[in-house]
Amino acid sequence: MTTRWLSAEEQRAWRSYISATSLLADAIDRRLQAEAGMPHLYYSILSRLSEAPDRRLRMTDLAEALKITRSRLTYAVARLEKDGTVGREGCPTDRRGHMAVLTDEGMALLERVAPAHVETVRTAVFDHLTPEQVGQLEEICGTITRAIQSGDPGTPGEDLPWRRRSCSS
Amino acid sequence: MTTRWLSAEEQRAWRSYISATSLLADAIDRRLQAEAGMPHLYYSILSRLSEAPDRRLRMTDLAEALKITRSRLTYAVARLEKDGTVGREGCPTDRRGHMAVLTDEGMALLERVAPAHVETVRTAVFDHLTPEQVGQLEEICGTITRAIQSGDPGTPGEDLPWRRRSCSS
DNA sequence: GCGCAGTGGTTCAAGTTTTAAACAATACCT
DNA sequence: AGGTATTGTTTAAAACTTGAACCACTGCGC
Repeated sequence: MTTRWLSAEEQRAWRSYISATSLLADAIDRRLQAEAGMPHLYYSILSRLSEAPDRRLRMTDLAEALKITRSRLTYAVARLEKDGTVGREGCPTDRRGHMAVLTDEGMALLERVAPAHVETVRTAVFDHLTPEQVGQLEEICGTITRAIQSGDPGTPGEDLPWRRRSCSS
Repeated sequence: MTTRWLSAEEQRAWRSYISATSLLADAIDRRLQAEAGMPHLYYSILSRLSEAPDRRLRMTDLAEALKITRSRLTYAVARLEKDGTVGREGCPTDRRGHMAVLTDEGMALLERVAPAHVETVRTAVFDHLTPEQVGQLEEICGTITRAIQSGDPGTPGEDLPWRRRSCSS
């Protein structure tokens, strides 16, 4: 099978995507690091917990929601626990399980930091998009998410003959 | 000034964006790690160089193109040099400067790996988007990029009263 | 020409994060 | 019971990032 290269339009969109996501991730991380002393992922953990019933979630559910490995989550929660923003409890119904619980201190941190974070997201993104574009963004990102999750990793391997095209960043 | 929280639609779009970018970055990194033994950023360096006149670029220009710090680039190029895919040369016109140069070996690696990478991007993204959506994606990402680059980091600070809303991940 | 601010790029030290593999404990199924 | 699958942690190693300090050079004003 010959390689299905990106068209010129796709190429442009892709480059644009790479720039935007890279810049945005950096901007958010920097801001959050300054305001809350933690990177975006850690903030997301607190945020998810704050919305969960009883401010607590099973580790696996949390990892699932954030699309990260359990190992990574364990590490992150360990740090948050040291910070005092998250606690750990055994799960009553499944003794293997553990719940991460947002502490009052964690909630307070979130309340203090959230406005700044929202402002970052707003000034970097939503202030400049029309309502239609917001809908388009959700639609496109949802499509990407589903495509990846329905596992569809593209056929591996297949060393193909080179035909001078862009290598898609 | 009171916090301008995200609307429900913005909230959904944002969550969707977070999931998609996180999953996509992971998928690309995993694939590239398997095929080329390097993460996406490093591949991007090779790719950019392959498109540059004479397969070479000034370090600063490369850092600029990839939106990363010079320090980070120095580290990355050092590794690529160790791998043999990139070389370093002094800049003829400015003796402070250095050029990163794609070696034949680097080019060969790129040629070997590009099809798999393009396939990843395609199956995760472009295979599922309409041409209109490709245009929308470019437009939206371009807007975000410009918003961030025109510095506009949102007013820092401002501890605001909490009104139970989502903390935007 | 000289001094000096600015640029290009690297180095260094420190810390953070990530990964993969192995592991213990428990649940579930038959 | 017994085997398998989950849950979540641990461990050790490696990879990466950061920020500050730093050197070499340029280019400008005087």
